[in-house]
Amino acid sequence: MIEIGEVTVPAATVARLPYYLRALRDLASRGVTTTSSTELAEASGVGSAQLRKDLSYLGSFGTRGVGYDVESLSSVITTALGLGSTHRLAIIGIGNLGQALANYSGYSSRGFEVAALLDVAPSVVGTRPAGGLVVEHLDALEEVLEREAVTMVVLATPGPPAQAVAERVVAAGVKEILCFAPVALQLPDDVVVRSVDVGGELQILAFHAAARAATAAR
Amino acid sequence: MIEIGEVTVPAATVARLPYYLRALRDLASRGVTTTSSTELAEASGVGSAQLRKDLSYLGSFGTRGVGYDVESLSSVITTALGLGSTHRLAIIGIGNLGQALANYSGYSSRGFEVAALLDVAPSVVGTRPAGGLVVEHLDALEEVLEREAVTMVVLATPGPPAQAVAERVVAAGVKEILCFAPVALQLPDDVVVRSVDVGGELQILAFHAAARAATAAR
DNA sequence: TAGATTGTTAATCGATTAACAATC
DNA sequence: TAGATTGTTAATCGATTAACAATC
Repeated sequence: MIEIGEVTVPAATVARLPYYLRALRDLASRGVTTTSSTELAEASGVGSAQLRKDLSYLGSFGTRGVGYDVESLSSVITTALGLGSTHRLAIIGIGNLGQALANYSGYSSRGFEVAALLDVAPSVVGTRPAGGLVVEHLDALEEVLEREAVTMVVLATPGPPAQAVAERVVAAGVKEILCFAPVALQLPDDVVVRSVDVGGELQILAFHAAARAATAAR
Repeated sequence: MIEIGEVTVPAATVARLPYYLRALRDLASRGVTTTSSTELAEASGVGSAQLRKDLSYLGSFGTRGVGYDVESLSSVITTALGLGSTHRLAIIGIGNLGQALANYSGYSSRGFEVAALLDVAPSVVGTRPAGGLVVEHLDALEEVLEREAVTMVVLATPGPPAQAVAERVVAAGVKEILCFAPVALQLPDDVVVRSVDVGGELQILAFHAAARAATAAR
């Protein structure tokens, strides 16, 4: 459960809010102005009861017998997700993945802005992989985070340095981290870490493939 | 719950097995041969009771009073995850992200092999972004999947074409998909889709940041 | 009014945690 | 044997689902 202002929202619900927002924007772009929990749930890949329950944690935004106004529900979720103000990101580790993340174009439409790129490799520091920003040296981490008023860090370093870098990030006051390094970061409880592990996802698929094969064999 | 052979493993447990495997390999690489549920759990970022419970679904592999043999537990999990045989991947969509995924070096150590790269852009088809493989045209999807005996697909296309491409992939017999496109794929129930949504992860972090700010303000 | 759809309640289900007997 | 640590049971907790009264 996560408290925000007066309300408390289950973590599982928070994790689904981005899906709803994405589906709403998609509906809006197709000219749909009103939707139902059934339609929106299908577009989000969840059940309609789940959707209504999730929205009920944020308040009551629909009209019985009618449905939801796409535009206003969209802005309710945008506000709940804290996307009203822009979040400034630093990407640390400008390898293959870091470069791809730096080049990703969807940030601004989602309320984010890449404010800094950092790495340690002499071959990368000083270059402009995404056209705009220059990669700065990790030595200047604290200075850069403060200068650019960074509030979130994307950690795309290899595994071994990740823990030490994360500790410096936290010491500099940034408490929201998206981690691509394949390690379990040990950080204070008030720091929020979301981890993306591509290799792990593939392994989970492999488990399902093995389960499929084992079941088919019987 | 997921059945595999005689056993049934909760989905939440399956999702943690990669963490345990990663931690075990890390311990092994540091020369540790025996570990305890406490040590392994800490390295994996979970509680020790959770770890023991999770392992209990697979069987009983420790020695009371002693702990677990790192090497043998590692191979138990490797087998459970179906990593005994190599899984052949096709990456579809060779943009920024697809290139980064193609260049990622950790596949072989984790039991995967990139067998094909596909795209539609004339500027990309025919090039060799990862040094080895040539990007083939999506028109030849079915042929390529069969020729290379692909068993899993990594979908790194933009959102709009993702659904149609996924349907072709499934029709060609591939039922394990890792999707990076920001859409909720509508596919038959026996197809397993894992989705990675970087934008969504950032939005979840933004929610936590907003919750932090709201709580601090009171 | 009749039909449709929300918001909420209550029941079910699954996951986590703590505690401890078994046992090395 | 004494100490340590597993594997499992039982209790708790959180999440999902179904059903329906409220109401537009």
